[in-house]
Amino acid sequence: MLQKLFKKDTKDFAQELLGMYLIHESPEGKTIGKIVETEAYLWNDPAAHSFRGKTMRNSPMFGKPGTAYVYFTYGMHYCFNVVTANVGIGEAVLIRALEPIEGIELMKKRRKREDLYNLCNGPAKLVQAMGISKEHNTHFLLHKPLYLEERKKEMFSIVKKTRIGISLAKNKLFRFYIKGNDFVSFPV
DNA sequence: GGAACGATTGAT
DNA sequence: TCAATCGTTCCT
Repeated sequence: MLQKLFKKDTKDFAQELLGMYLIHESPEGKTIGKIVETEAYLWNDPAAHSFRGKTMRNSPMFGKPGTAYVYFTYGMHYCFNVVTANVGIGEAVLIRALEPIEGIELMKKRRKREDLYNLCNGPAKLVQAMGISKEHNTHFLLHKPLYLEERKKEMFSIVKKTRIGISLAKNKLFRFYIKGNDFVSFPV
């Protein structure tokens, strides 16, 4: 069922991802986070890496839906995306925040921080807490060790806001998060 | 070959 | 509010 979701409209899929679980079974241990905040990046979107066409860096965005796009930025951070749409289109969903569910001690160790609310409340923070690295770039996200999982359906409202940290297409309401969740990066 | 700039974070 | 820090992209 997730297979089909990957090809859905990216803005819809970004919202479908809310409440899903991201699981990493690493050699250090298992960590699980519930996705609570996402952003959609579209093929005709000036803010998207794919906007000016395929390059060495953004090529995973043009690959199979459901693959991971992990990119390096600001000289020191990595961000994690789920590729969507069909092959050759160039769309993805940035995962911006997780609610820590399992492996919290390992997350604290990796983050070198104790505060539960500061472990996964940002795209580069959750990458660090989950032990995601550039090695996971192009990894298919239904396969171990890093994969998505749908669990029990829960009821929540979705807040739609403008995206964080971009300089173009600032007016688009392509950022989504679970209303009232305490683990969102910028709950505004 | 060179310059400008990030889908950020943490400290001041 | 600002520095850290470097790969990618784009211009010359």
